[in-house]
Amino acid sequence: MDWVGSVVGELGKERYRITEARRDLLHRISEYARPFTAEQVYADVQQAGQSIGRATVYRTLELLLSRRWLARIHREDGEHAYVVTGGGHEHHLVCTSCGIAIAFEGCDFETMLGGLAQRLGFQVEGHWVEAFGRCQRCQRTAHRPA
Amino acid sequence: MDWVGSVVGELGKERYRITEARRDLLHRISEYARPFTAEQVYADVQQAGQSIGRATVYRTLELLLSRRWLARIHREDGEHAYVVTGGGHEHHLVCTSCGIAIAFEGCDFETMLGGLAQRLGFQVEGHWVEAFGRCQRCQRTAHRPA
DNA sequence: GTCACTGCAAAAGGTTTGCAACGGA
DNA sequence: TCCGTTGCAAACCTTTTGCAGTGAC
Repeated sequence: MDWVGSVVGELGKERYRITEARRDLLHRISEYARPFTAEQVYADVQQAGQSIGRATVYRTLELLLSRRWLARIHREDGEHAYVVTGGGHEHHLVCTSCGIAIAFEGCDFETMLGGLAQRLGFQVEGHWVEAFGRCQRCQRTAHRPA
Repeated sequence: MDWVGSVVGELGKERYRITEARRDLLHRISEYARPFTAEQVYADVQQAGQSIGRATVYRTLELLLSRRWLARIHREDGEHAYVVTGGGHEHHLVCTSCGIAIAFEGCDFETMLGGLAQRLGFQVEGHWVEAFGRCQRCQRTAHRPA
């Protein structure tokens, strides 16, 4: 709700139109507890009987991504998944068992990278950091992943 | 040459057959100065008049990746690119201007991640780190990317 | 001689695009 | 009213798969 409100306000400010399709998608997206894919959103929308086209889903995700309201997670197989963000730069610890993503700030990583880049004469413009593993809950639930 | 030799030796040890297609692909791959894609390899092979199927290219890359002789780089758009490695775990600084990739060891990153994971009760199984920017040479060549 | 490996072609899957109609500001 | 946005369907592109033939060991 907070997130939807922020995004709507922000988009409005930038002269983007707040259409019904966008509003529906925002609400739906805000309810995902873990990373979701474009196809998943589309399937959910269809199942709910809303007539939002596949292209619109993709275009909306792209828009939100470019405004940093979503972050993209890259899975091993190259499939894209998205998570809502606070509009800032976050990294994620993704649980390979239940799929949940825990966001974390860069901590010392940016500093480390800066030092390294300086030694190499590299001018850093951006970076990705993602970690995979098992969240606390899944470790307790079962010792081997499903 | 060194790389090809190492890989051939290693594959032989593991009872993989050293076929003509594999040998050709290894040589070709070893000559790329920067990250390359599967389609690029296939196109180059075709252009050189060698009759190696697309599936073989993909299967060979997959094999090399699983043996850690190649590392996979994930680009912004999700496209896969590959770089040869020394067989170890490396991260890369990728130049957004010329595409060249500079490998670096994890440095303190793994340690930082370990500490973070411990605080969150997360059991880390793997991670990706990739940085984008401009290499020293491209900074000198032009102040704005092409 | 065996069976891992190959090329081909077709299929799968995810994503993008062209276009006419629609609707928010 | 205007033009940003949408749904549809088709196109695209990368990657995977099935299969019969080939060739490394």
